[in-house]
Amino acid sequence: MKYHHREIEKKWQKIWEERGVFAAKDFSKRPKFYALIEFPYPSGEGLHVGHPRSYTAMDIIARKRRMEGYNVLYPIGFDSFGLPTENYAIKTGRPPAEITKENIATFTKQLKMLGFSFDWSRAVTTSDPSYYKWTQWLFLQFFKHGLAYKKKMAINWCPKDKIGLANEEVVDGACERCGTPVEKREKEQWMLAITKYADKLLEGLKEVDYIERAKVQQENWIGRKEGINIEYQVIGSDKKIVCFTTRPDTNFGATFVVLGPEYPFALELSTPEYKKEVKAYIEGAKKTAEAERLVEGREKTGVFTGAYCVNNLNGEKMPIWISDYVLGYVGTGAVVGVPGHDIRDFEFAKKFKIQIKRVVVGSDGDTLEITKSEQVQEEKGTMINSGFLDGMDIHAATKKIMDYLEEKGWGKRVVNYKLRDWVFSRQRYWGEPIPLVFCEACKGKKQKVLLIHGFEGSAESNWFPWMKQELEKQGFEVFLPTLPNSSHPKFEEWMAALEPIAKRFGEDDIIVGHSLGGRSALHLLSRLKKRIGHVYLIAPAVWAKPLNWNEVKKDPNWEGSDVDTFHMFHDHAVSWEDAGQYANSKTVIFSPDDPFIPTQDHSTIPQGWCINVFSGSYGHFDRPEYPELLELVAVSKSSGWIPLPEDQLPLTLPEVEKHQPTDTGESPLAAMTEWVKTKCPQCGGEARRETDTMPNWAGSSWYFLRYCDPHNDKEFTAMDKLKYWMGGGGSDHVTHARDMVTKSCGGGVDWYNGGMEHTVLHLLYSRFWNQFLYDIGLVPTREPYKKRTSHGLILAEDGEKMSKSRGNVVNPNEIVEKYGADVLRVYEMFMGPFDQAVPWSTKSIAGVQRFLEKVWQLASRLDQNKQIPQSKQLERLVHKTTKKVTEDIEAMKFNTAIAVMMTLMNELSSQSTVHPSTKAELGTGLRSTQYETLLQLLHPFAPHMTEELWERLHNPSQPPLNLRRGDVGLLCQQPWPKWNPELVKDEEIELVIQVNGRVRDRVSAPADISHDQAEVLAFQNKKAAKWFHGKEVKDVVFVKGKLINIVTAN
RNA sequence: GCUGGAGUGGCGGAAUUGGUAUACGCGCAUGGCUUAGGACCAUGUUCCCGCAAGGGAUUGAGAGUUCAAGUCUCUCCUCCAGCACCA
Repeated sequence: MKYHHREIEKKWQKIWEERGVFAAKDFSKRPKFYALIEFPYPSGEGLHVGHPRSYTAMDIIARKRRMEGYNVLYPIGFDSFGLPTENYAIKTGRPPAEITKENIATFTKQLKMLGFSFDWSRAVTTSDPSYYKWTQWLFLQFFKHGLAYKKKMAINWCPKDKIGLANEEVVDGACERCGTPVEKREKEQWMLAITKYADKLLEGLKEVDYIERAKVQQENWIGRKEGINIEYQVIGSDKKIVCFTTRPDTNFGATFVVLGPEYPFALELSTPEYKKEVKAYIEGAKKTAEAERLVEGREKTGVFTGAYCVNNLNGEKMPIWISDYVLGYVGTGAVVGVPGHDIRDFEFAKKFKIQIKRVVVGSDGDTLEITKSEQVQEEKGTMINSGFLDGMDIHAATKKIMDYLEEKGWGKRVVNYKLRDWVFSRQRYWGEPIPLVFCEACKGKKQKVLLIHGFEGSAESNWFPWMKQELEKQGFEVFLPTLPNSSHPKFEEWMAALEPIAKRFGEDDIIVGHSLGGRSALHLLSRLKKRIGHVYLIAPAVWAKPLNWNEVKKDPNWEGSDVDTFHMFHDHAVSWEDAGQYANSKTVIFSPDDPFIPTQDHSTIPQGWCINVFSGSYGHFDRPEYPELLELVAVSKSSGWIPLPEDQLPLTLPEVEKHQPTDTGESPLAAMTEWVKTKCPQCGGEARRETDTMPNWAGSSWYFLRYCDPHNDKEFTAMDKLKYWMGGGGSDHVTHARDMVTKSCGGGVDWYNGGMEHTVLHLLYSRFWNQFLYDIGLVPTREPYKKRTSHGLILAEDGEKMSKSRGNVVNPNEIVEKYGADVLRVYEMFMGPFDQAVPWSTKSIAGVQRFLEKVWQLASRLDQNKQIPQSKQLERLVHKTTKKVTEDIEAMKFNTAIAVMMTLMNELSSQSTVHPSTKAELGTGLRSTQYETLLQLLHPFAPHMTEELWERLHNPSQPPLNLRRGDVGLLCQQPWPKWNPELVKDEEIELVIQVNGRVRDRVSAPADISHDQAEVLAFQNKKAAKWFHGKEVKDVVFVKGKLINIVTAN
């Protein structure tokens, strides 16, 4: 009986597909399990051997989960927008859509050939308009919430690819893709404000189960640093220089200040005799490529400005220098030079002969002599030469000096991040068009803001006059009515005052309500039933406990009010949901120390309302100014960019003649004048479309959500399906109310495996999207992925990375053709530890092939006679193997799982061959139940062959192996085998006899042998006796079930 | 430079809380089958001494703790990954 992998693998792939056994069922009562792999980019090269490593691993887990009774979602799709396809299109002159279609067909064929248990009915393609309609829609949500903005900035420009790159895509100053050195270019770019989520992204890492390396990399990337901005007054000028530092404790050692060449008034403050030099230096620095500036160990350069500033701490004069080792975008773009304790400042001071002062001595008693600088990262030390800090530990000194500087008004504590906002524009063709149009008329239009004060308030109270003035400065038209009888408010009177104003508001306008004014804003929205732009409710009075009217009317505040007014203002009639549907963005702001609006009442706010907490002593916000709120409201200021209404989505990519990007940095879409010219969806006037497209990270930032509801054409996904597949504990708390205090929501994709190369970019971006969508109420969990693991790279046989240029690429097609999919799958799982890089070895495949071949051959040796005497040892081995395989799969230790199955197979095989003489009476000794267990355990690894063997064992139409009870269904639908804990333990063990810790003999003994019995065995042992004979026995150590150790003197 | 991780046969690699180092596979050797080769089967295979019995050494190097260390502690070396003129 020969195993023909070509026919058999095809046969089962067809049967699985026809019976739909891998289709995930929405809302099934069985527990759900969402297994995810990174969907491939369908390149022209086809599948790489690296793809099956990750896909097989999750396939094993998915198949095991199904056998364990789970309703499994194991989806697949294609991340099909992006550069390689576009570049290929330019080269060949063919449309990218066509190329993509072909590549996807190839990938699909190759993936199906490997027998992965994907639910193909849910496949998504990011470049498909039915998909990117929702990518565009989601982008608009960012836009409407002020998290997408356009900004002129120096971007990383790859002159070869003619594309702007995100910081994340620049490696060592060169383009990640092609290695060309990156240039700086000024360009208007769409940005996503990921920095606003820096803390949330950091915080979220605490609640997820990611491999440590991934967490560390994300933390590094976000790079949160607590420090202080210290001001230094420039002598003879009204200018101040602000320097960020994390080591203010060393500030008594500051001897100079360095400005980066980008510093705003660097040239301006230079004294006349130095101006020329300074100008030349700044201009030279601008020409220096970013990459060159960042080279480590580069000789410091710089120029003195002639100006000085004062160190407030000791009144000393510090010269102001300019140097390109200070980077414009780090901190404040200026650095205070502490050459005694910073290696770079030290090098600079050395070169320009600036004074070097030592202010910290280490605990190792080092001298004051400085040969090389101590690192910034010094962890302990004692302050000297530092006035009131002397003798303090550096950490205590840091705290004290910060307090002191803040108290004196010389500095302000700040948090700095390395993370910067995400450049979201690409000047390329093959990406999602950004669904915005620019309208000059709407840009000039004044946006209206309605400010509604609260109980006992007026147009003159609180921060309202200040806010009105500030907003007007920014070009808003502000309405701030003083509402009638604010100490004895009557509902209809207030509404009568507000309605005529709000009636004229449109989709671009803003309502801000404080306290009772916040509650009034909600009523206003519900009554008008008209869509407006943004609503901000500051400590809205909607949490007040229901009061008894008869009690209340005795309260002088309510004198003259009626029951209706009372109810409108103080019962819970107002509906958040109803009011919420009339605002594009809606935000609630509160302060934890507000005495009237307790924090814990936030659970009454439905999802969809963004909650902002301004912590600090804000109370109920009785303050003359409120800059935090102003900043928030000002985000809603229209820039003239108008979003396309939903019914105009998707904005599809027009067909273009040429896909070649231009040197001016405009996308090929810019040449489509007919397409660019359009009507403003807001005012109907002339407008032009945005011609930038989105980066290829866009589609992959939310694909795992789309899998939950891939064919929905009404929403990006339905909430109930998200709740089912992405939900965690399923508690109400998680799904329809939010509580800022709660850390864990425990939901998301149950297990996500992917490459280490995606732990910074893709993982961070998609977490950002998901957290944002959670905040605006569109997804049920804060974090998208509950568990994240990573596979190691497959290297070429020579230990190098596989690459076309090296010519060492292994093609999975050829392996499947020659050995079959099962062999490839098992080999990739067996080749080494899953999380480590392993070189490919074509020779080693033979071992796996032999193993599977032997499993196949074993079937023909099964005994027809059911009365086989039991081999207890074999039965125990089966249970042990079951336990080990079950546990190893969970720990992704696939290589050892396969090793124990090989051991079991060898044992089964020897059972059937060892006693040919006794075969007649005993049979082969191979029981079909034991063999079946092996097939079940092996099935997730080698699904095709085991499925075929299973059928031959059970199906009456498959002689001669029909041993059992007829058709019991597919193997992939059998329950996962269980083990008996009793049988996992050994009955007999090899007791190790040691003398002084060295093994001298091994004897077989019952597993539960006692110390005394073991001691008898040990002292009777002849081999051991040789070593302890004639010596004084000092001690005997017994380890139950393992060993006995005789310890002698000397 | 900083932060993680890792160094085990000829090779890929196994070893719960410290408790039989080298599982499993590759390769190799010997034998069987074969005209031959391949495939397959059997046996052996960490290294050194020895015909064998047996003994000794051994988890990057060196020290330490312990009855017992691949595993714990310290010093050093090498490799891999991430970060890096980030103030």
